[in-house]
Amino acid sequence: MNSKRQNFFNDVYEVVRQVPFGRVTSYGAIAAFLGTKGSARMVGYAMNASHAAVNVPAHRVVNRNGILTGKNHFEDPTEMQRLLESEGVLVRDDRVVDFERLFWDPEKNLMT
DNA sequence: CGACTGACGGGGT
DNA sequence: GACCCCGCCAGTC
Repeated sequence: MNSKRQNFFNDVYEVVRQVPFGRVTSYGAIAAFLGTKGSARMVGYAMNASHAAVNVPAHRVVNRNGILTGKNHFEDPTEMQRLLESEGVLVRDDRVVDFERLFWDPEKNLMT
């Protein structure tokens, strides 16, 4: 049952795990990479369940504007920003500074 | 079963 | 550029 969904969730985690230290990506980029471009929301939904998975740096996934939209889903709203800044990613006003420069596109860097 | 809700994004106004 | 609407689809009520 729901094997596709399970695969999708797993694929999302796998991609997120490939995001390099100090870099960030977006929900839409991951969705596009997995071939479900229109379902960026599902990526976020998958992240919501990522608490079960290990080694999934959910804090490196932001929305297309580089905004930390998921920060409220961490134990503390400040956790996401704190984790990012701990790896050199500056956050200003809930947004990744120099987002376009730090953006890591799975389609360009992870061709599997 | 229908309506609502999102860690989203693109397109139109 | 702010704002609104629609598609996406799993989960909840």
